[in-house]
Amino acid sequence: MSAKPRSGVIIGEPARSDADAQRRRLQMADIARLAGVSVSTVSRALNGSDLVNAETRERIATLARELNYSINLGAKNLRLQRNQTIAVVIPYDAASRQHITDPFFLSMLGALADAITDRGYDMLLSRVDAESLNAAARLVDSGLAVGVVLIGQWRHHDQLNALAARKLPIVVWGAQLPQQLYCTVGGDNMRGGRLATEHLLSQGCKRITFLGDPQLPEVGHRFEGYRAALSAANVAFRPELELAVAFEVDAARRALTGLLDRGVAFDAVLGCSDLLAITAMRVLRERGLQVPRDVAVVGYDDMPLAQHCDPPLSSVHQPVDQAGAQLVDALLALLKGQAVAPRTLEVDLVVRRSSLP
Amino acid sequence: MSAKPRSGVIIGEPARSDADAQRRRLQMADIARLAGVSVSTVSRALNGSDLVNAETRERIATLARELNYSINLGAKNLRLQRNQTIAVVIPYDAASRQHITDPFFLSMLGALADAITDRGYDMLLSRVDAESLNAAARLVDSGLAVGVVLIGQWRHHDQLNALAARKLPIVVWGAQLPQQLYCTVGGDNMRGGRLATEHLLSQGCKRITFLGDPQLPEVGHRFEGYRAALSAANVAFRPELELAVAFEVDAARRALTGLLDRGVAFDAVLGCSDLLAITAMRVLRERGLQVPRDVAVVGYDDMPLAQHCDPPLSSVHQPVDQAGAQLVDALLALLKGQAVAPRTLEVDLVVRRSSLP
DNA sequence: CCCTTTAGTGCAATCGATTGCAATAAAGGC
DNA sequence: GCCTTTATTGCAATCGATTGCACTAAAGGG
Repeated sequence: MSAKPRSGVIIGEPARSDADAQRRRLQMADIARLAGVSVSTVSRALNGSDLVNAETRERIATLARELNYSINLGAKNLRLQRNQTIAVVIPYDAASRQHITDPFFLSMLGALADAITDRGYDMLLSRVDAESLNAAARLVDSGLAVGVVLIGQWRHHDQLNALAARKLPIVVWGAQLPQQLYCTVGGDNMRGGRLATEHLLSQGCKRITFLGDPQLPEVGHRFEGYRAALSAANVAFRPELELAVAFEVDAARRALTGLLDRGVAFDAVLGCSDLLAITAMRVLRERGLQVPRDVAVVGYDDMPLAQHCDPPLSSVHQPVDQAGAQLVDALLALLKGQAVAPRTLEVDLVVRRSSLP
Repeated sequence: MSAKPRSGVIIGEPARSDADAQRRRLQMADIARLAGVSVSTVSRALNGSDLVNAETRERIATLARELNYSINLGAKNLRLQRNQTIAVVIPYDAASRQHITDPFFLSMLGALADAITDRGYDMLLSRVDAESLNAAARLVDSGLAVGVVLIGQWRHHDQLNALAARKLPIVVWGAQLPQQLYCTVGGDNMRGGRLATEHLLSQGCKRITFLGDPQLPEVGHRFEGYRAALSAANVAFRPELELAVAFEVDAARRALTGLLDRGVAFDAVLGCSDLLAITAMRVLRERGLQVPRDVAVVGYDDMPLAQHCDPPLSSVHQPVDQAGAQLVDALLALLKGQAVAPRTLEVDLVVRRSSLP
């Protein structure tokens, strides 16, 4: 590319139009020319260096402000070998390519956006195929982001370990597993499952249906809590009451309908998300069963909608705001080279009418 | 900064540790050295230029793949004066600094993420203070993003016009207003309001409460539709049935409670979001009124949760996926210098039990 | 009045890529 | 066997910023 001096007048070319002039981004060289100083001085002035005469500095700052100049962050970051972007990755199922519908995910997004912004970073939102998570590594390798916050551990434990082994700065929302190389932040799922189950037992329920797929790490822990509470109360675990469904409304509906059709008796449902629990309430009502009189229901996540359904849904509260902050802080610590242990956040049970006589 | 040659051995300095070596990002120069060619050749090879010998090209490509090298996008973009990032901005109220809780926003985020990714762009999610939207302009001025998709027109018409006047590439989800300089994509709010009202009238309702703040452009149009339907049916508009509340659960609850306390009679509620409608249903039930027998309720947005509440909520469906795609396409067209007219998307009424006898 | 110190500024290299042009070697034409 | 053409490759400028070092002029010291 042969360079023509920017400021020179080129004979034979039409004068730059107003629109063009407005369109071209202002750069430091422009400010420098207008202020009658060198680019170095402008750079130093705008960065508040006291190597520059206070008066000059002020003049340049004013000029920049008036012209609405703002520095090219790409160039700045390149020079400083710095980067202020954090990637938030939500794996998606390539087969269904569905939108995220679970309000929990979206709520988490909001919390992350705030946490990241508060710490002076930018947030790059990216969906990657769950089957090839190393696309997430690309985000970092290519310098687009400094690190990754991944929401949705699912069954990708091994892939995630591989990423961590590659020294990719990554923090995952999910459960802590044995042999884990990556850092997780997650709720205390054991406790959550236990609290919900204990509560249902204390209401006199004896046959509690567990709605959720224990193959998923987080749900697995909730299931453990469920079983622990049952045996502590000397209530037998009934395998027929374990409905291993993913976080999908339709699957939950089918599973529960099947259970009712088979005539299996139960007096409570523990749903592993509010969405699942609400679906359960609907199915039950359709079958002429009353909640909570005939069947008590408890959900998980405690999204705002839990308060607004009918009857209001008891639910295990996950501290989403805190989660966002902790995920980001963990990532930033990782980036500083610190070893970061997985963190577990407290959860509480919020009791509402859906599980009260 | 005095440069030390990267590849040279520096006496007196400890050898670079393994960790360091792994940490430093690979760059084109490294590949070039290992392949025994110049950086230019690597660049051309990786970009598939046929100026490079096919064999050499293959060798370089393989090497890069094996070493897991990926190009530094910042540097590339700087050189090419290009940028593949679209900013999605969600204004927030500085006073409350609350999370986005309305599922509609979040659903839109999902749609945008998909649309942007599909078109080969990256998505930068940013929340900016609603009072100083020109922070959004910074995102573009600083070269972080090529353009802005803003979700939440609210009352910022003038600010948005100012941004557009500044030639900021911006597309807004919202209503089309007179004297509008910026491009909007939005649902047909007039029609939505009309459809919902006509439906309620056809169910024999005569006193339909409008729940939503007509000062907000989109709600204003829905309100017009509501009034139009009323007069077409020769039903008098009753000012006391206009409850101007923002999209907040608490405000809606207060307004409706007040209405009931004042003993104002009504037989239907038209909520301007599903959240408002669901809140209405709850308040009504708490007051011993049955939905839909005593009061019919229709919502707006038709989020998934509308199907899952009890009774299932009739709602005006907004095509969120389409919206995401259209917003992005409109922005890309703007960037190509095309004039883009505001677009209005079709909406339909989905009738469910909440408004049927 | 000369020399050292200090304050303020500019030159030029640098970040990690792309690309026009020059250079080289091999191949083809006569 | 010499010159032109063609296929590859490398040099060096460039994108828009930052910053070490050199340089100039004014101030201070003796």
